[in-house]
Amino acid sequence: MSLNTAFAQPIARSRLYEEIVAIIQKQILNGTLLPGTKLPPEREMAETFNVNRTTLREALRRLENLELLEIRHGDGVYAKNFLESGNLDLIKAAVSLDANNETLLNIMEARLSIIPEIAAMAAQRRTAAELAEIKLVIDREDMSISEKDLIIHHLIVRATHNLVYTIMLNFFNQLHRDVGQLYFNDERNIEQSRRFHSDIYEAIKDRKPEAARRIMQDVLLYAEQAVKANLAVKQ
Amino acid sequence: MSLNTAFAQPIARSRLYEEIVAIIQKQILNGTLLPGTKLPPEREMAETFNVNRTTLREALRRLENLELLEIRHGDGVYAKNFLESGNLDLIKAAVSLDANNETLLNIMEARLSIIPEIAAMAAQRRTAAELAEIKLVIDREDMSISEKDLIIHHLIVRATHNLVYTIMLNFFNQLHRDVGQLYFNDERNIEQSRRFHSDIYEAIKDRKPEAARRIMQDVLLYAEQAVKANLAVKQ
DNA sequence: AATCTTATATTGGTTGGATCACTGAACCAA
DNA sequence: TTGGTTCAGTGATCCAACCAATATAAGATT
Repeated sequence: MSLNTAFAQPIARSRLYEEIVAIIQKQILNGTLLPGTKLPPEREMAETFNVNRTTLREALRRLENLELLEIRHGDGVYAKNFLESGNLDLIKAAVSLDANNETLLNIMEARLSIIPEIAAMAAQRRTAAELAEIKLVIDREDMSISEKDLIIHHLIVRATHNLVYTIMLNFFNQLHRDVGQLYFNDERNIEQSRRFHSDIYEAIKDRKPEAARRIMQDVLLYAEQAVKANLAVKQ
Repeated sequence: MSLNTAFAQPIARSRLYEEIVAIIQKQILNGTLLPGTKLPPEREMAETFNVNRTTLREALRRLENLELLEIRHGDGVYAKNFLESGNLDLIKAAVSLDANNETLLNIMEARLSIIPEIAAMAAQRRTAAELAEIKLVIDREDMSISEKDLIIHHLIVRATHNLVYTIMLNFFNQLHRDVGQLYFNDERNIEQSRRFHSDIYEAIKDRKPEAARRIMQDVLLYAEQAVKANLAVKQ
Protein backbone atom coordinates (compact mmCIF):
# COMPACT_ATOMS: atom_id res chain seq x y z
CA MET A 1 0.00 0.00 0.00
CA SER A 2 1.25 3.46 -0.82
CA LEU A 3 1.25 6.42 1.48
CA ASN A 4 -0.95 9.43 0.96
CA THR A 5 0.73 10.98 -2.06
CA ALA A 6 0.05 14.46 -0.73
CA PHE A 7 2.18 13.58 2.25
CA ALA A 8 5.15 12.01 0.50
CA GLN A 9 7.46 14.84 -0.43
CA PRO A 10 10.29 14.45 -2.92
CA ILE A 11 13.33 15.23 -0.77
CA ALA A 12 15.45 16.91 -3.48
CA ARG A 13 18.83 17.04 -1.78
CA SER A 14 20.78 20.09 -2.78
CA ARG A 15 24.14 19.74 -4.44
CA LEU A 16 27.02 21.70 -3.04
CA TYR A 17 27.33 23.90 -6.09
CA GLU A 18 23.66 24.78 -5.88
CA GLU A 19 24.11 26.22 -2.44
CA ILE A 20 26.75 28.55 -3.80
CA VAL A 21 24.47 29.49 -6.68
CA ALA A 22 21.75 30.36 -4.19
CA ILE A 23 24.07 32.58 -2.17
CA ILE A 24 25.37 34.59 -5.09
CA GLN A 25 21.99 34.69 -6.79
CA LYS A 26 20.45 36.17 -3.70
CA GLN A 27 23.15 38.83 -3.50
CA ILE A 28 22.48 39.87 -7.08
CA LEU A 29 18.70 39.85 -6.79
CA ASN A 30 18.59 41.90 -3.61
CA GLY A 31 21.11 44.41 -4.88
CA THR A 32 24.04 43.56 -2.63
CA LEU A 33 26.10 42.65 -5.66
CA LEU A 34 25.77 45.52 -8.11
CA PRO A 35 25.99 45.24 -11.91
CA GLY A 36 29.52 45.73 -13.19
CA THR A 37 31.12 44.61 -9.97
CA LYS A 38 34.16 42.41 -10.51
CA LEU A 39 34.14 39.30 -8.37
CA PRO A 40 37.29 37.85 -6.81
CA PRO A 41 39.28 35.29 -8.84
CA GLU A 42 37.95 31.74 -8.90
CA ARG A 43 40.81 30.44 -6.79
CA GLU A 44 40.06 33.01 -4.13
CA MET A 45 36.30 32.47 -4.15
CA ALA A 46 36.79 28.72 -3.94
CA GLU A 47 38.81 29.24 -0.80
CA THR A 48 36.25 31.64 0.64
CA PHE A 49 33.38 29.20 0.15
CA ASN A 50 35.67 26.40 1.27
CA VAL A 51 34.97 24.28 -1.81
CA ASN A 52 37.11 23.01 -4.63
CA ARG A 53 37.63 25.24 -7.61
CA THR A 54 35.83 22.74 -9.84
CA THR A 55 32.74 22.94 -7.68
CA LEU A 56 32.84 26.70 -7.59
CA ARG A 57 33.15 26.76 -11.36
CA GLU A 58 30.00 24.70 -11.73
CA ALA A 59 28.22 27.34 -9.68
CA LEU A 60 29.65 30.21 -11.74
CA ARG A 61 28.63 28.42 -14.94
CA ARG A 62 25.09 28.12 -13.71
CA LEU A 63 25.00 31.80 -12.84
CA GLU A 64 26.39 32.61 -16.25
CA ASN A 65 23.62 30.56 -17.86
CA LEU A 66 21.11 32.53 -15.83
CA GLU A 67 22.71 35.66 -17.32
CA LEU A 68 23.58 36.90 -13.85
CA LEU A 69 27.34 36.76 -14.37
CA GLU A 70 29.65 37.39 -17.27
CA ILE A 71 32.81 35.29 -17.28
CA ARG A 72 35.70 36.59 -19.37
CA HIS A 73 38.64 34.33 -20.01
CA GLY A 74 41.86 35.98 -18.88
CA ASP A 75 39.99 38.84 -17.27
CA GLY A 76 37.56 37.91 -14.53
CA VAL A 77 33.96 37.47 -13.47
CA TYR A 78 31.50 40.37 -13.49
CA ALA A 79 27.99 40.81 -12.16
CA LYS A 80 25.39 41.71 -14.75
CA ASN A 81 22.14 43.65 -14.51
CA PHE A 82 19.55 40.94 -14.24
CA LEU A 83 16.76 43.35 -15.21
CA GLU A 84 18.41 43.75 -18.59
CA SER A 85 19.65 40.25 -19.25
CA GLY A 86 18.09 37.83 -16.80
CA ASN A 87 16.58 34.57 -17.75
CA LEU A 88 13.06 33.32 -16.91
CA ASP A 89 14.58 30.76 -14.55
CA LEU A 90 15.38 33.70 -12.33
CA ILE A 91 11.73 34.13 -11.59
CA LYS A 92 11.70 30.90 -9.61
CA ALA A 93 14.41 32.26 -7.36
CA ALA A 94 12.66 35.60 -7.14
CA VAL A 95 9.45 33.92 -6.01
CA SER A 96 11.12 32.27 -3.07
CA LEU A 97 12.97 35.44 -2.11
CA ASP A 98 10.25 38.09 -1.98
CA ALA A 99 8.26 37.81 1.18
CA ASN A 100 5.01 39.43 0.04
CA ASN A 101 4.42 37.14 -2.95
CA GLU A 102 4.58 40.03 -5.38
CA THR A 103 6.39 37.91 -7.94
CA LEU A 104 3.80 35.19 -7.70
CA LEU A 105 1.12 37.74 -8.49
CA ASN A 106 3.24 38.93 -11.41
CA ILE A 107 3.38 35.41 -12.76
CA MET A 108 -0.36 35.00 -12.55
CA GLU A 109 -0.93 38.31 -14.26
CA ALA A 110 1.36 37.40 -17.13
CA ARG A 111 -0.24 34.02 -17.38
CA LEU A 112 -3.68 35.54 -17.61
CA SER A 113 -2.64 37.64 -20.56
CA ILE A 114 -0.85 34.89 -22.46
CA ILE A 115 -2.56 31.53 -21.97
CA PRO A 116 -6.05 32.60 -23.14
CA GLU A 117 -4.46 33.81 -26.36
CA ILE A 118 -2.94 30.36 -26.72
CA ALA A 119 -6.35 28.76 -26.29
CA ALA A 120 -7.82 30.97 -28.98
CA MET A 121 -5.01 30.15 -31.35
CA ALA A 122 -5.37 26.45 -30.67
CA ALA A 123 -9.07 26.62 -31.53
CA GLN A 124 -8.18 28.03 -34.90
CA ARG A 125 -5.28 25.78 -35.80
CA ARG A 126 -5.90 22.42 -34.19
CA THR A 127 -5.89 19.42 -36.45
CA ALA A 128 -8.35 16.56 -36.19
CA ALA A 129 -5.64 14.38 -34.69
CA GLU A 130 -4.81 16.92 -32.02
CA LEU A 131 -8.49 17.27 -31.13
CA ALA A 132 -8.82 13.52 -30.81
CA GLU A 133 -5.82 13.38 -28.50
CA ILE A 134 -7.42 15.89 -26.15
CA LYS A 135 -10.65 13.93 -26.12
CA LEU A 136 -8.74 10.78 -25.35
CA VAL A 137 -7.10 12.29 -22.29
CA ILE A 138 -10.36 13.74 -20.99
CA ASP A 139 -12.02 10.35 -21.15
CA ARG A 140 -9.25 8.40 -19.47
CA GLU A 141 -9.99 7.16 -16.00
CA ASP A 142 -6.63 5.88 -14.88
CA MET A 143 -5.28 9.36 -14.23
CA SER A 144 -5.74 11.99 -11.55
CA ILE A 145 -7.50 15.20 -12.48
CA SER A 146 -4.28 17.03 -11.76
CA GLU A 147 -2.31 14.96 -14.24
CA LYS A 148 -5.04 15.30 -16.83
CA ASP A 149 -5.10 19.04 -16.44
CA LEU A 150 -1.39 19.27 -17.06
CA ILE A 151 -1.51 17.12 -20.18
CA ILE A 152 -4.53 18.92 -21.59
CA HIS A 153 -2.76 22.23 -21.28
CA HIS A 154 0.18 20.70 -23.08
CA LEU A 155 -1.98 19.38 -25.89
CA ILE A 156 -3.71 22.72 -26.28
CA VAL A 157 -0.48 24.63 -26.60
CA ARG A 158 0.84 21.99 -28.98
CA ALA A 159 -2.13 22.77 -31.22
CA THR A 160 -0.92 26.34 -31.69
CA HIS A 161 1.98 24.91 -33.67
CA ASN A 162 4.18 27.52 -32.06
CA LEU A 163 7.26 26.28 -30.24
CA VAL A 164 7.68 29.51 -28.29
CA TYR A 165 4.27 29.18 -26.68
CA THR A 166 4.98 25.53 -25.95
CA ILE A 167 8.16 26.36 -24.12
CA MET A 168 6.61 29.33 -22.35
CA LEU A 169 3.89 27.07 -21.02
CA ASN A 170 6.56 24.96 -19.33
CA PHE A 171 7.45 27.99 -17.28
CA PHE A 172 3.91 28.52 -16.08
CA ASN A 173 3.48 24.83 -15.43
CA GLN A 174 6.17 24.89 -12.81
CA LEU A 175 3.81 27.13 -10.89
CA HIS A 176 1.19 24.51 -11.57
CA ARG A 177 3.31 21.83 -9.94
CA ASP A 178 4.09 23.92 -6.88
CA VAL A 179 0.66 25.32 -6.17
CA GLY A 180 -1.50 22.75 -7.95
CA GLN A 181 -1.17 20.22 -5.18
CA LEU A 182 -3.27 22.31 -2.84
CA TYR A 183 -5.66 23.37 -5.55
CA PHE A 184 -6.66 19.85 -6.51
CA ASN A 185 -7.23 18.83 -2.92
CA ASP A 186 -10.44 20.82 -2.87
CA GLU A 187 -13.42 18.91 -4.28
CA ARG A 188 -15.02 22.06 -5.65
CA ASN A 189 -11.90 22.84 -7.64
CA ILE A 190 -11.87 19.34 -9.07
CA GLU A 191 -15.44 19.73 -10.28
CA GLN A 192 -14.51 23.12 -11.72
CA SER A 193 -11.64 21.54 -13.63
CA ARG A 194 -13.81 18.79 -15.05
CA ARG A 195 -16.23 21.33 -16.42
CA PHE A 196 -13.34 23.36 -17.80
CA HIS A 197 -11.94 20.38 -19.65
CA SER A 198 -15.19 19.61 -21.42
CA ASP A 199 -15.94 23.27 -22.12
CA ILE A 200 -12.58 24.06 -23.64
CA TYR A 201 -12.74 20.86 -25.63
CA GLU A 202 -16.05 21.87 -27.16
CA ALA A 203 -14.75 25.33 -28.04
CA ILE A 204 -11.69 23.88 -29.71
CA LYS A 205 -13.70 21.25 -31.50
CA ASP A 206 -16.08 23.89 -32.87
CA ARG A 207 -13.16 26.14 -33.79
CA LYS A 208 -14.46 29.02 -31.68
CA PRO A 209 -11.39 31.04 -30.69
CA GLU A 210 -13.23 33.67 -28.69
CA ALA A 211 -15.11 31.08 -26.70
CA ALA A 212 -11.87 29.20 -25.99
CA ARG A 213 -10.22 32.42 -24.90
CA ARG A 214 -13.01 33.29 -22.53
CA ILE A 215 -13.22 29.80 -21.05
CA MET A 216 -9.49 29.76 -20.43
CA GLN A 217 -9.61 33.23 -18.95
CA ASP A 218 -12.40 32.25 -16.57
CA VAL A 219 -10.63 29.17 -15.28
CA LEU A 220 -7.40 31.07 -14.75
CA LEU A 221 -9.22 33.80 -12.86
CA TYR A 222 -10.94 31.18 -10.76
CA ALA A 223 -7.66 29.45 -9.97
CA GLU A 224 -6.04 32.78 -9.24
CA GLN A 225 -8.68 33.56 -6.65
CA ALA A 226 -8.12 30.17 -5.05
CA VAL A 227 -4.39 30.77 -4.84
CA LYS A 228 -4.86 34.26 -3.44
CA ALA A 229 -7.25 32.98 -0.83
CA ASN A 230 -4.68 30.41 0.12
CA LEU A 231 -1.96 33.02 0.40
CA ALA A 232 -4.19 35.19 2.56
CA VAL A 233 -4.69 32.32 4.95
CA LYS A 234 -1.01 31.63 5.23
CA GLN A 235 -0.15 35.19 6.14
CA MET B 1 40.67 51.33 -38.80
CA SER B 2 37.56 49.43 -37.86
CA LEU B 3 35.88 46.95 -40.11
CA ASN B 4 32.31 47.38 -41.27
CA THR B 5 30.48 46.65 -38.04
CA ALA B 6 27.63 44.96 -39.87
CA PHE B 7 30.14 42.57 -41.31
CA ALA B 8 32.29 42.10 -38.26
CA GLN B 9 30.97 39.03 -36.55
CA PRO B 10 31.18 38.74 -32.80
CA ILE B 11 34.09 36.33 -32.49
CA ALA B 12 32.54 34.35 -29.66
CA ARG B 13 35.16 31.65 -29.45
CA SER B 14 33.33 28.61 -28.35
CA ARG B 15 34.45 26.99 -25.17
CA LEU B 16 35.11 23.33 -25.44
CA TYR B 17 32.15 22.43 -23.27
CA GLU B 18 29.84 24.50 -25.44
CA GLU B 19 30.67 22.43 -28.47
CA ILE B 20 29.62 19.33 -26.61
CA VAL B 21 26.43 21.07 -25.50
CA ALA B 22 25.67 21.89 -29.11
CA ILE B 23 26.16 18.30 -30.22
CA ILE B 24 23.92 16.74 -27.58
CA GLN B 25 21.39 19.56 -27.80
CA LYS B 26 21.04 18.98 -31.50
CA GLN B 27 20.51 15.27 -31.00
CA ILE B 28 17.71 15.94 -28.54
CA LEU B 29 16.02 18.63 -30.59
CA ASN B 30 15.99 16.63 -33.80
CA GLY B 31 14.78 13.49 -32.09
CA THR B 32 17.93 11.38 -32.39
CA LEU B 33 18.14 11.18 -28.62
CA LEU B 34 14.72 10.15 -27.38
CA PRO B 35 13.21 11.07 -23.99
CA GLY B 36 13.97 8.49 -21.33
CA THR B 37 17.11 7.28 -23.02
CA LYS B 38 19.95 6.62 -20.59
CA LEU B 39 23.23 8.11 -21.70
CA PRO B 40 26.58 6.41 -21.16
CA PRO B 41 28.47 7.09 -17.90
CA GLU B 42 30.38 10.34 -17.67
CA ARG B 43 33.71 8.56 -17.79
CA GLU B 44 32.75 6.85 -21.01
CA MET B 45 31.27 9.94 -22.65
CA ALA B 46 34.34 11.95 -21.72
CA GLU B 47 36.46 9.41 -23.54
CA THR B 48 34.14 9.39 -26.55
CA PHE B 49 34.27 13.16 -26.95
CA ASN B 50 37.96 13.08 -26.15
CA VAL B 51 37.71 15.67 -23.39
CA ASN B 52 38.34 15.61 -19.69
CA ARG B 53 35.57 14.47 -17.45
CA THR B 54 35.39 17.91 -15.82
CA THR B 55 34.76 19.52 -19.18
CA LEU B 56 32.13 16.99 -20.07
CA ARG B 57 30.43 17.60 -16.75
CA GLU B 58 30.19 21.33 -17.45
CA ALA B 59 28.38 20.41 -20.66
CA LEU B 60 26.01 18.02 -18.90
CA ARG B 61 25.33 20.65 -16.27
CA ARG B 62 24.35 23.16 -18.92
CA LEU B 63 22.05 20.64 -20.57
CA GLU B 64 20.52 19.93 -17.21
CA ASN B 65 19.89 23.64 -16.69
CA LEU B 66 18.20 23.72 -20.08
CA GLU B 67 15.97 20.91 -18.78
CA LEU B 68 17.17 18.66 -21.59
CA LEU B 69 18.85 16.13 -19.31
CA GLU B 70 18.16 14.73 -15.89
CA ILE B 71 21.22 13.80 -13.87
CA ARG B 72 20.70 11.36 -11.01
CA HIS B 73 23.48 10.87 -8.53
CA GLY B 74 24.44 7.23 -8.32
CA ASP B 75 22.22 6.30 -11.21
CA GLY B 76 22.97 8.00 -14.51
CA VAL B 77 22.03 10.64 -17.06
CA TYR B 78 18.71 10.56 -18.87
CA ALA B 79 17.29 12.51 -21.79
CA LYS B 80 14.12 14.46 -21.09
CA ASN B 81 11.24 15.53 -23.31
CA PHE B 82 12.07 19.11 -24.17
CA LEU B 83 8.50 19.82 -25.26
CA GLU B 84 7.37 19.18 -21.72
CA SER B 85 10.20 20.67 -19.75
CA GLY B 86 12.40 22.78 -22.01
CA ASN B 87 13.60 26.23 -21.15
CA LEU B 88 13.20 29.38 -23.27
CA ASP B 89 16.95 29.35 -23.94
CA LEU B 90 16.26 26.35 -26.09
CA ILE B 91 14.55 28.57 -28.60
CA LYS B 92 17.85 30.17 -29.53
CA ALA B 93 19.23 26.79 -30.43
CA ALA B 94 16.05 25.88 -32.26
CA VAL B 95 16.29 29.02 -34.35
CA SER B 96 19.72 28.15 -35.63
CA LEU B 97 18.74 24.55 -36.30
CA ASP B 98 15.58 24.82 -38.36
CA ALA B 99 16.32 25.70 -41.92
CA ASN B 100 13.03 27.31 -42.90
CA ASN B 101 12.99 29.92 -40.12
CA GLU B 102 9.79 28.54 -38.71
CA THR B 103 10.97 29.18 -35.16
CA LEU B 104 11.84 32.76 -35.97
CA LEU B 105 8.30 33.28 -37.20
CA ASN B 106 7.04 31.65 -33.99
CA ILE B 107 9.02 34.13 -31.97
CA MET B 108 7.63 37.07 -33.85
CA GLU B 109 4.10 35.78 -33.48
CA ALA B 110 4.48 35.38 -29.72
CA ARG B 111 6.06 38.77 -29.49
CA LEU B 112 3.18 40.37 -31.34
CA SER B 113 0.71 38.97 -28.84
CA ILE B 114 2.68 39.87 -25.72
CA ILE B 115 4.52 43.16 -26.18
CA PRO B 116 1.50 45.30 -27.12
CA GLU B 117 -0.17 44.12 -23.94
CA ILE B 118 2.89 45.32 -22.08
CA ALA B 119 2.63 48.73 -23.70
CA ALA B 120 -0.99 49.03 -22.67
CA MET B 121 -0.19 48.06 -19.13
CA ALA B 122 2.68 50.53 -18.99
CA ALA B 123 0.36 53.34 -20.10
CA GLN B 124 -1.87 52.59 -17.15
CA ARG B 125 0.73 52.12 -14.47
CA ARG B 126 3.66 54.34 -15.32
CA THR B 127 4.77 56.79 -12.69
CA ALA B 128 5.78 60.36 -13.42
CA ALA B 129 9.41 59.42 -12.86
CA GLU B 130 9.25 56.54 -15.33
CA LEU B 131 7.65 58.78 -17.91
CA ALA B 132 10.39 61.37 -17.46
CA GLU B 133 13.05 58.71 -17.93
CA ILE B 134 11.60 57.73 -21.27
CA LYS B 135 11.47 61.33 -22.39
CA LEU B 136 15.07 61.76 -21.37
CA VAL B 137 16.24 58.88 -23.51
CA ILE B 138 14.24 60.00 -26.53
CA ASP B 139 15.84 63.45 -26.38
CA ARG B 140 19.41 62.26 -25.99
CA GLU B 141 21.62 62.78 -28.99
CA ASP B 142 24.72 60.87 -27.99
CA MET B 143 23.14 57.52 -28.71
CA SER B 144 22.31 55.53 -31.81
CA ILE B 145 18.67 54.96 -32.65
CA SER B 146 19.23 51.26 -32.15
CA GLU B 147 20.50 51.75 -28.61
CA LYS B 148 17.67 54.15 -27.83
CA ASP B 149 15.10 51.69 -29.09
CA LEU B 150 16.42 48.99 -26.82
CA ILE B 151 16.42 51.19 -23.75
CA ILE B 152 12.98 52.58 -24.44
CA HIS B 153 11.56 49.09 -24.63
CA HIS B 154 13.22 48.35 -21.32
CA LEU B 155 11.79 51.45 -19.70
CA ILE B 156 8.33 50.67 -21.00
CA VAL B 157 8.32 47.17 -19.61
CA ARG B 158 9.73 48.45 -16.35
CA ALA B 159 6.65 50.65 -16.09
CA THR B 160 4.40 47.60 -15.97
CA HIS B 161 5.88 46.87 -12.54
CA ASN B 162 5.81 43.20 -13.45
CA LEU B 163 9.09 41.31 -13.19
CA VAL B 164 7.88 38.48 -15.40
CA TYR B 165 7.27 40.80 -18.33
CA THR B 166 10.62 42.44 -17.72
CA ILE B 167 12.43 39.14 -17.93
CA MET B 168 10.38 37.96 -20.87
CA LEU B 169 11.36 41.07 -22.77
CA ASN B 170 14.98 40.06 -22.41
CA PHE B 171 14.22 36.99 -24.43
CA PHE B 172 12.70 38.96 -27.28
CA ASN B 173 15.51 41.48 -27.16
CA GLN B 174 18.03 38.85 -28.09
CA LEU B 175 16.19 38.69 -31.38
CA HIS B 176 16.52 42.44 -31.44
CA ARG B 177 20.28 42.23 -31.17
CA ASP B 178 20.60 39.59 -33.84
CA VAL B 179 18.27 41.03 -36.44
CA GLY B 180 18.26 44.68 -35.37
CA GLN B 181 21.60 45.37 -36.95
CA LEU B 182 20.18 45.00 -40.43
CA TYR B 183 16.96 46.74 -39.55
CA PHE B 184 18.58 49.94 -38.40
CA ASN B 185 20.79 50.14 -41.46
CA ASP B 186 17.82 51.21 -43.52
CA GLU B 187 17.10 54.95 -43.33
CA ARG B 188 13.36 54.41 -43.69
CA ASN B 189 13.32 52.13 -40.67
CA ILE B 190 15.20 54.70 -38.63
CA GLU B 191 12.61 57.32 -39.44
CA GLN B 192 9.87 54.84 -38.56
CA SER B 193 11.49 54.20 -35.20
CA ARG B 194 11.77 57.89 -34.40
CA ARG B 195 8.08 58.35 -35.04
CA PHE B 196 7.32 55.28 -32.94
CA HIS B 197 9.29 56.61 -30.00
CA SER B 198 7.43 59.88 -29.90
CA ASP B 199 4.03 58.27 -30.54
CA ILE B 200 4.35 55.66 -27.82
CA TYR B 201 5.65 58.30 -25.46
CA GLU B 202 2.56 60.42 -26.00
CA ALA B 203 0.24 57.48 -25.47
CA ILE B 204 1.98 56.55 -22.24
CA LYS B 205 2.05 60.15 -21.08
CA ASP B 206 -1.69 60.51 -21.70
CA ARG B 207 -2.37 57.16 -20.06
CA LYS B 208 -4.06 55.76 -23.14
CA PRO B 209 -3.57 51.99 -22.97
CA GLU B 210 -5.42 51.17 -26.17
CA ALA B 211 -3.47 53.73 -28.14
CA ALA B 212 -0.21 52.40 -26.73
CA ARG B 213 -1.22 48.89 -27.61
CA ARG B 214 -2.05 49.81 -31.18
CA ILE B 215 1.12 51.82 -31.68
CA MET B 216 3.25 48.97 -30.40
CA GLN B 217 1.38 46.50 -32.53
CA ASP B 218 1.90 48.60 -35.64
CA VAL B 219 5.61 48.98 -35.14
CA LEU B 220 6.05 45.27 -34.48
CA LEU B 221 4.10 44.40 -37.60
CA TYR B 222 6.20 46.83 -39.58
CA ALA B 223 9.42 45.36 -38.24
CA GLU B 224 8.13 41.87 -38.86
CA GLN B 225 7.54 42.68 -42.49
CA ALA B 226 11.05 44.05 -42.78
CA VAL B 227 12.51 40.90 -41.29
CA LYS B 228 10.42 38.67 -43.51
CA ALA B 229 11.47 40.61 -46.59
CA ASN B 230 15.05 40.14 -45.51
CA LEU B 231 14.58 36.43 -45.05
CA ALA B 232 12.97 36.15 -48.47
CA VAL B 233 15.99 37.78 -50.04
CA LYS B 234 18.40 35.45 -48.29
CA GLN B 235 16.65 32.34 -49.48
C1' DA C 1 55.35 63.21 -25.75
C1' DA C 2 52.72 59.89 -28.01
C1' DT C 3 52.34 55.51 -29.97
C1' DC C 4 53.48 50.85 -30.72
C1' DT C 5 55.66 46.50 -29.22
C1' DT C 6 56.88 43.21 -25.98
C1' DA C 7 57.29 40.84 -21.60
C1' DT C 8 54.97 39.37 -17.59
C1' DA C 9 51.48 38.62 -14.18
C1' DT C 10 46.74 37.60 -13.55
C1' DT C 11 42.85 34.95 -14.50
C1' DG C 12 39.73 31.73 -16.62
C1' DG C 13 39.89 26.99 -19.34
C1' DT C 14 41.28 22.21 -19.46
C1' DT C 15 43.53 18.11 -17.94
C1' DG C 16 44.63 13.68 -15.21
C1' DG C 17 43.85 11.26 -11.36
C1' DA C 18 41.99 10.17 -6.85
C1' DT C 19 38.33 9.80 -3.35
C1' DC C 20 33.56 10.50 -1.43
C1' DA C 21 28.48 9.61 -1.71
C1' DC C 22 24.40 7.90 -3.64
C1' DT C 23 21.68 4.25 -6.24
C1' DG C 24 20.18 -0.16 -7.78
C1' DA C 25 20.48 -5.00 -7.89
C1' DA C 26 21.66 -9.28 -5.98
C1' DC C 27 21.77 -11.78 -2.04
C1' DC C 28 20.76 -13.12 2.64
C1' DA C 29 18.01 -13.39 6.96
C1' DA C 30 13.92 -12.97 9.75
C1' DT D 1 7.04 -11.42 1.94
C1' DT D 2 9.69 -8.12 4.30
C1' DG D 3 13.72 -5.96 5.78
C1' DG D 4 18.73 -5.70 6.02
C1' DT D 5 23.50 -6.28 3.86
C1' DT D 6 26.79 -6.15 0.46
C1' DC D 7 28.79 -4.64 -3.68
C1' DA D 8 29.38 -2.79 -8.21
C1' DG D 9 28.29 1.20 -10.97
C1' DT D 10 27.86 6.12 -11.34
C1' DG D 11 27.66 10.92 -10.22
C1' DA D 12 29.85 14.61 -6.81
C1' DT D 13 33.76 16.60 -5.01
C1' DC D 14 38.54 17.29 -4.34
C1' DC D 15 43.52 18.08 -5.54
C1' DA D 16 47.34 19.65 -8.20
C1' DA D 17 49.05 20.84 -12.28
C1' DC D 18 49.36 23.12 -16.96
C1' DC D 19 47.19 25.68 -21.11
C1' DA D 20 45.32 30.01 -23.11
C1' DA D 21 43.39 34.59 -23.17
C1' DT D 22 43.65 39.20 -21.25
C1' DA D 23 45.28 43.28 -18.90
C1' DT D 24 48.95 45.87 -17.46
C1' DA D 25 53.24 47.86 -17.32
C1' DA D 26 57.84 48.26 -19.04
C1' DG D 27 60.49 49.20 -22.90
C1' DA D 28 61.30 50.51 -27.78
C1' DT D 29 60.05 53.40 -31.61
C1' DT D 30 58.50 57.44 -33.84
